[in-house]
Amino acid sequence: MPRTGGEERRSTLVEEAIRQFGREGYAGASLDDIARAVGVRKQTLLYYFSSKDALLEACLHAAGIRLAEVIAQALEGKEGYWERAEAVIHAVFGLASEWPEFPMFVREAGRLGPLAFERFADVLDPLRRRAVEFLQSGMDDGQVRKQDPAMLLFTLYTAVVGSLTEASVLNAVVGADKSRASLRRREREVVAFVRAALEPVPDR
Amino acid sequence: MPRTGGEERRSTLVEEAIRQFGREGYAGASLDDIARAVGVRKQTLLYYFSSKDALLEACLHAAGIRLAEVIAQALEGKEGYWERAEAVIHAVFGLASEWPEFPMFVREAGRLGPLAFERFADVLDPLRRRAVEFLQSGMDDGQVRKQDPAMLLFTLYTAVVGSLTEASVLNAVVGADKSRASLRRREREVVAFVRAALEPVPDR
DNA sequence: ATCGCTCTCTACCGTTCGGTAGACAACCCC
DNA sequence: GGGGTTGTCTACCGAACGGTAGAGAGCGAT
Repeated sequence: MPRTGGEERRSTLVEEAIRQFGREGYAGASLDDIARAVGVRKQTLLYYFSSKDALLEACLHAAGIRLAEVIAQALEGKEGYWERAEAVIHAVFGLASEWPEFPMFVREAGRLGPLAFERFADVLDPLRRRAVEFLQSGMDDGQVRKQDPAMLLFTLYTAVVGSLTEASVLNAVVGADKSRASLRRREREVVAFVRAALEPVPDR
Repeated sequence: MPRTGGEERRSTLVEEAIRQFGREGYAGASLDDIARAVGVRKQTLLYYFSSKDALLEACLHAAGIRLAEVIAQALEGKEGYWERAEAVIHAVFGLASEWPEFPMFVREAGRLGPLAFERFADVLDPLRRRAVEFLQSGMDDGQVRKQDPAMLLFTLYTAVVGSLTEASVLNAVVGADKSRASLRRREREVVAFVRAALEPVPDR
């Protein structure tokens, strides 16, 4: 009975679905649970999204847009190579800090196959191209070690996402807690790792 | 009717379960499908493993043992720092090449929470300790850039596993195929990345 | 020959899941 | 104030799932 109105309910459902798809996986999350967490019946959810698959697509699209916004905003006004690279990493870690299930959902999107992942990645394609050009120009300038820029971007992606999603592994290997401080520490570690991997080798 | 005998059937079921848990996720894989893929009824599977959870535990244990074997064998007779590090990466990539769902299953194990992951990681704990000592001694000798060795191991883990499991991402970012050649290329890329990240910085 | 053990099967149960049908209430417009 | 639209609900369905009960086939030992 308490009517919340169309678009707001829609986006609330998508956000909750991203949380649960990320935490439980697509197959493991149920429409009942997602709806209940929003304070609504499953049939109301199905009023907005005609099927579980349609809900997933909406989540993929929304996640892509959200990440693109966050990264684009982080890049505003940044000029230097390291400034820009670190700003992106910092922005992604910030998003993960306030929305821990977000990187989990992104990883789940990759797991669901190329078709699902494209829905997410399509929105990010302009940024992807900018990143590749950025890395390429860094190599041309001698600020970045020469290598395949696309492959390098992929490796950077896995390092960041892995660091944000493999909490169980982190716990087993390092014995880390889940606090904010631990997340910041991981961010510093990733930045240092990436920086070391990018820097050109002066000798040897 | 065709009796295959106890232990062999048991391990066949575990291998198939690892495949399907890795491909579909724990929640997404069904006992019916796993049993059918082995050519047997679900109730036969439940004769060997009293529940889905018990089957998962057997898979986690078996996966841990398998990976420990593969790594230990790869280390035999290797002496140099890079020789040993690269041998481990090469061994893991080799395992992933002949059993693509294996790294997927490992990642799924991490997703299922610390309790599940411990079942897998417990077997690997001696190797984990050796790796940390190895990295620490490398730092003491000046062959590896100084940093927290446990955290470094975690970052290396995410780089390797990510590179082996994020096929959809790789496809979206690089446009890569799934061929053997592509896998070898990724291995070279990971080795180069890790090596660059490990090397001590001579200046700057 | 038969007893007992190992292994695999058919049959079935209760629950949960994604999805459908349709009643009904609130709101807007005229 | 009646009609259409939008949003939320109750009730229900068929399929799939994890798991139980129990029959029976093959086989080795006595």
